[in-house]
Amino acid sequence: MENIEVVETKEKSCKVKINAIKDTMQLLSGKWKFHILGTLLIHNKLRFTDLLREIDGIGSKMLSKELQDLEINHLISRTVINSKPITVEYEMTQFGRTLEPIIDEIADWGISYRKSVIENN
Amino acid sequence: MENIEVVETKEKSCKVKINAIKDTMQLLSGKWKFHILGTLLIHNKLRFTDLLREIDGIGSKMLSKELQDLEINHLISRTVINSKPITVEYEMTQFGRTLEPIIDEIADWGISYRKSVIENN
DNA sequence: CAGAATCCCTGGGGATACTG
DNA sequence: CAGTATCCCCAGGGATTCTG
Repeated sequence: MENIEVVETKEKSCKVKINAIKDTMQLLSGKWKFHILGTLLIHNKLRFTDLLREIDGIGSKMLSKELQDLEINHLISRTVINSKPITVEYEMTQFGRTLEPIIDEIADWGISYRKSVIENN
Repeated sequence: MENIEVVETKEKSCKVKINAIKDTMQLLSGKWKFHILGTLLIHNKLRFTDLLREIDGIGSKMLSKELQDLEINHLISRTVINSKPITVEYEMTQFGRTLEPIIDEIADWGISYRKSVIENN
């Protein structure tokens, strides 16, 4: 039988976890964050136009905005290359790469989900 | 040096991964999905009002809608209890629990993120 | 208690055109 | 090429009230 302290401790750790989820999702909210991060994790380094082509459906406005969000939070880095037509490379920061387990879990889940949908038809 | 087939295979697996992310996020899009799932994973079984109280900031309309979304996709179950004032219990389905690794990763990341923010101040 | 209904409104986000 | 600027629209979502 649980005493009050144990219950309070459990309550507290719940809140911690929920708040942790809230914190993470704060950085990853938005329609395109996961797509961008996933794409950058796979390709390692991409230019603006590459991302535009790679991420199906996104427009330049949204891409630009989402990239800024991610950069502000130090999840990705932006490097301007001095080429004739100017070029910008985006890639995950070391910090950003700590998100890889999350992205991988999401991708893995999606793959088995699709399999299970196919099987049940 | 990579030959064309290898490159094509890599390209293909990229698309698969990106599409998998898209698939997963389709089910989990919306402002409150992760909070609800996290809360249900922790508490195992909760009534509507409990969720309303537990999830800070959500309103009954959004909660109701998000719960329906999750139920439609068989991630949670809805059970009506025949008590005097009617009562409804929500809990993760077995299928829904397969999302636990994702939720856990997100929570873990949020916890270390908060720690790193505190340390760097 | 569990929600549906109603009202309302901000901003997320799309399409297109423009610039350094 | 890498965005910014503009216009525009709707749906996501909040607050409140109502009902079985």
